[in-house]
Amino acid sequence: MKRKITLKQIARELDVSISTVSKALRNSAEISEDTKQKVQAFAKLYNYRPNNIALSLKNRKTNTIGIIIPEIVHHFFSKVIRGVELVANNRGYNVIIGLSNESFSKEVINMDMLANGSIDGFILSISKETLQLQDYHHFNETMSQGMPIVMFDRVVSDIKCDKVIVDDLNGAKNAVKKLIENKCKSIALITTKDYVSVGKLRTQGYLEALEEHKMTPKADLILKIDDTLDYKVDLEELESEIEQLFKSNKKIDGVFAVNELYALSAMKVARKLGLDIPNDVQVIGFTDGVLSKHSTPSLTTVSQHAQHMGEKAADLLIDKLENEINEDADEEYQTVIIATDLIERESTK
Amino acid sequence: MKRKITLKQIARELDVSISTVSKALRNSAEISEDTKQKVQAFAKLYNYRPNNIALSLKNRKTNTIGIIIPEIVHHFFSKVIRGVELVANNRGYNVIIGLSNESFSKEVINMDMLANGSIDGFILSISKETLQLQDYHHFNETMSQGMPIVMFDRVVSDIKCDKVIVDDLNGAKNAVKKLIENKCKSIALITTKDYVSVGKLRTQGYLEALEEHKMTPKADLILKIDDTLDYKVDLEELESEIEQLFKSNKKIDGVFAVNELYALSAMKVARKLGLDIPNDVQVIGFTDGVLSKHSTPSLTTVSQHAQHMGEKAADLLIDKLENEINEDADEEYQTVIIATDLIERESTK
DNA sequence: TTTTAACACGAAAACGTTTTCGTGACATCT
DNA sequence: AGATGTCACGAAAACGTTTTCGTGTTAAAA
Repeated sequence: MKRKITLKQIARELDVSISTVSKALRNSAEISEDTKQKVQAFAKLYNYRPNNIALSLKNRKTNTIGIIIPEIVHHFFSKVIRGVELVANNRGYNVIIGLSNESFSKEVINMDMLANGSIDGFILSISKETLQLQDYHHFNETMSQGMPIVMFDRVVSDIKCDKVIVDDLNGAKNAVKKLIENKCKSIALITTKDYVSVGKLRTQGYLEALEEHKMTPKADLILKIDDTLDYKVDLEELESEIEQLFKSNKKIDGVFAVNELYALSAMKVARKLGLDIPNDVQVIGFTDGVLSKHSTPSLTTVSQHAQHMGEKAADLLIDKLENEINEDADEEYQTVIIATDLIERESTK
Repeated sequence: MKRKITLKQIARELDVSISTVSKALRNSAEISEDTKQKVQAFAKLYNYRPNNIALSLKNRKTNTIGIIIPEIVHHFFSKVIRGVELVANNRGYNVIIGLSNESFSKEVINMDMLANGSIDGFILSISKETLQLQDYHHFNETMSQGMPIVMFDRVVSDIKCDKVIVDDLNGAKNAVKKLIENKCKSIALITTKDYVSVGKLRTQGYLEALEEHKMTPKADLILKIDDTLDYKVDLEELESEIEQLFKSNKKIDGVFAVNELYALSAMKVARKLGLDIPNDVQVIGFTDGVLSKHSTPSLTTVSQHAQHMGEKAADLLIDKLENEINEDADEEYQTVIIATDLIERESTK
């Protein structure tokens, strides 16, 4: 049950000063070869490692970044984390994680808990409740204290900071175009309420695709789900809403859904109503999830490249952190847009 | 771009000493009401927060725990994280995350990176490569430096530390018993090589269940997959191995698989061979994944209560951390066993 | 008036580093 | 021999806290 060894202990043991030990370990030219050898050997023997906390305090730099996400049991977000962790580790940073559970207050508390010196900067995706309340004071306060933020996926234009987003508009547009090319005449959209920024953009993509092909969007083909707390809305209700959609629009032959759950539910309902996929109805979902790959039939998706988003966000943040040291007043914020890919599987022709 | 305000700055501004400010903020009786009010008001105005790093250094306690897992894009592990984060946050701890990617060296590097004072203790699940190499020096070194470790799920008896495991043996046993009760006469097992501790235990459960029902295990009904790197073994090969299993044992009417991927692949192959689930073949998987719930037919599973495991592990670790302060020499290690539940869905009768 | 006690505050140490600066002991150059 | 330089090391400050201890001032007690 020994504690970790410190410079002070080595110094005492070897009967030299703390400074000498420190310099010897960092191979300073100030120290004689003899002493260096002696100190280094001793340090190695006792497996000395500089205490990171002390370094953080001295350098006013923790080499740790915080990531706040709404949910972790989720393929998109866990892939983002994987990306963040990957580049963070490569560039010598640790990653501390906070879950908001889509709750405004947990988001605030989490940020407070970290913004007191524990980390150098944030990577985050805004919770649904925050988006709904449109209360962004915690982001602004954090940034005004000199702590950079990089937002990804769920972003908001009111906040000026670096951002990494997926090309929601074009991704959706291309997906819907695909359906149109595949001869779908009556394409339904299953989306979220407009306060979810990505939902709004995907809806817009849907509309633009129709427009470009001179198809008139019909309001009753658009189902906007109020998922105040996603995944908690019980499946039953979701499915019955979708069933309603199908029943009041018998001619639906294509569905574009903005997330995996909606897409799969649509397929389930369609099957239940005796519709064949992809022959009667074709379905595309905007998702990176695994369910899509393993469902029967497997789902054609718009891939979001989640891991790449995480990597990009981490690079952006660390770049900012390291440049901040050299030059300041570099108040240019970037928004990186990640292109999507259409991954065709069995749910389309 | 102002930095965070410190005690020193407040002291200078209010023309008192640092100690006075500190005491005033902590409501010490030593300080007069007047000064307290003045200091507290000022601190509130400038949104003063004690710097966590400085506190960590002073108290030799970071209030941060590290969690090292083999993979994060995985329902089991992400649920565990959710559990850890939940109780950690409730008890005032942060969570720093490290991914080993099933690699021994990344596991070592990750632990090294954190064991230098950044955290107070570890929660971890051992990587497959480490299990294979049976090289556990990094765990022992870490613990010998006074840093506690709690292992979960993938544990190893060579290491003396707190552990949280799922009741793999009985979980598997009950699942297989269920198949037997459902009149299965020829039950196949799809498992991993034995160096994966949980795979081994689940295999043992399978055998014990058969034994209790006087059924003789047949070697050619047991398929041990060598997933040196799970999920990277391409699906094709996995499926062909399973197909082989079915073809050389036409009478298989039950399958017990030790993870989600194997179970789903078995269902896929069975369907491909014209077998109906659950009428011709019944399938149970040892998994907590979502695929099971959404597959067609949905998969009967042995639930591992991943989130609960995470919560338990965090509680165990924090208990140890906080008791260490009061009483020491409490060298009793606990192993918590989490009971499993059989969640019956459509893949069994 | 002198002693004592309460009060309100400041100085300083400690946590573990790194780094700047100062200095004593030599050796080298005129 | 005196001036100068090099070498090898130590003292101390700084990062931001908390806490122990000491101390000057004032009011109460003797």
